Amino acid sequence: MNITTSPPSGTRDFLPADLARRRHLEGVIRRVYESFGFVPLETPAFEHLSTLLGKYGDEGDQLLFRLLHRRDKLARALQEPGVGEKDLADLGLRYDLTVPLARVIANTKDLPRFFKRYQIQPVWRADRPGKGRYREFWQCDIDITGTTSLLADVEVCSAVVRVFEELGVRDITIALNHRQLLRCLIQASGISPEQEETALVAIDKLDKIGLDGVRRELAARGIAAAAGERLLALISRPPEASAADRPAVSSSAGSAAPGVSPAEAAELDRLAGLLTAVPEAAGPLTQLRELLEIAAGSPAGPYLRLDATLARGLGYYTGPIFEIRSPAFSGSLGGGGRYDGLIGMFKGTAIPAVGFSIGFERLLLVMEERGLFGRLSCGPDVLFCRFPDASPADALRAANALRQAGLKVEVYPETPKIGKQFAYAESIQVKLAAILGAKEAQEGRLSIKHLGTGEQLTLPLREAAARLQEWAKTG
RNA sequence: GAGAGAGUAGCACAAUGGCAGUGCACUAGACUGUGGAUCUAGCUGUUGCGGGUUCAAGUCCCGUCUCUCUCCCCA
Repeated sequence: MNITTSPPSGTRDFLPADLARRRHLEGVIRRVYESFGFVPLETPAFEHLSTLLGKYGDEGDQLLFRLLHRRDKLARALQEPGVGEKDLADLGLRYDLTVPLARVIANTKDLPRFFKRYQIQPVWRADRPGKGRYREFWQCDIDITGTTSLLADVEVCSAVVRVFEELGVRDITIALNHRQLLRCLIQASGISPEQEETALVAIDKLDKIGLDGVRRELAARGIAAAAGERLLALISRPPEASAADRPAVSSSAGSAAPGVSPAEAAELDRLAGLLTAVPEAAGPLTQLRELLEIAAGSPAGPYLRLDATLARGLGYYTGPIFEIRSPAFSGSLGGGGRYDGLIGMFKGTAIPAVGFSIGFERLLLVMEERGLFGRLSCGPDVLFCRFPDASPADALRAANALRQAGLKVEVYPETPKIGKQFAYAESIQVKLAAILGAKEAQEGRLSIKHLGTGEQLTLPLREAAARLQEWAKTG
């Protein structure tokens, strides 16, 4: 009876070649994040269920991986009459990195006033896997806590943009919306507050299922046709005017927003015009305008694009929300937003915060599809080969001298024909061979061979090491 | 959660209901101190699992597990 050897659905084993790419990508992200002044944080894989529940919305709660009680606590729980699912578990695997951060902030007294942390770790969701969708995957989060300044919102967007630029993935946009604005739009179309969530879910699909699709969706969810139409009219951004017939910025009176692109300024004006009757909309509109103005002086500026249909599933967002999109992938490559209430759920006093998260595996997928990883190697530089007349001790002595000299050296453990040893070197993509036989051992020398060019020479050990170093550098 | 497809050697794939095969990979050999090419020989199987139909099942039927894709949702 064979037990299955494949990893559980939605998880993967990372072989050395995978890890070369993953480590490389992680290094770039880490470097960019640190250049923005973010410092690293890691938190446990699992949290108290009470920490996780109720933060993400119903959908999120459903997708939590729960850990059963251990030992007799489980047995006792099962004895209880009317025992339910939630009585059987008290811990869960983290669903994202934002809620654990909020917990740490609430739990730690002496953090800097503005805590800027990055965190690159796996998260788990009990989802059905698909392309670019896993049950275990990495997120690369940056967050800034302690300020409501929209400068912080722009900084997190900028850091994310810089990562994509650095990697050569430039065809992205950052869709931008505002949670409160969204609420106002729904309210303005005459949809009841109870149906707000439902409406959000439907309009979020606009770019996937189209106008008619959303129309059907809204109807199916019991939203009056007239209200649905009003909502669609409100959120639908008119097609981009071409440069020729686009009115000059100054023509939209009162909207002078320095550095903001005419297209974004026009969309802001359109939304403002539609919401004059809703006083609550003034705040979010001002914030979006200010955010775009600040972003004008940042790497994020050219990538931001207002999209009133952007909803985002997570429950904790309160202000601006973002999502990275690219034609290279049908879902999002990352997302984020402001959550000024989340930390307060753990601690009496509310602390404002904003963050952004890059989906590591999706970015990796895009880079692989586009061949954006150059040649990456993590294997040894040199295969140390040996004739049977040289002792293993002598071989290890010489090999360790090469290692001391800074080379990555694998020693062939057996002594078949030397050609076999060379063939093995090729098969593991090692270009350089060191060869030790009785002849070399007696003279304190070492033969070295470049398997790519066929060049071979016998040198004193120290010189051999130096020459191997040269060869290793030039690849 | 809904729908569709696929599971045969380490990998990629064949096999009208009639002996389970091909290629790559792997092992050995063709100058016992020199690899890549070529040639020769060899190894590799509970055809995902369980049942059923049949003289006979990889093939047809039922169940089950796993994987892939689409939808939903997301990163």
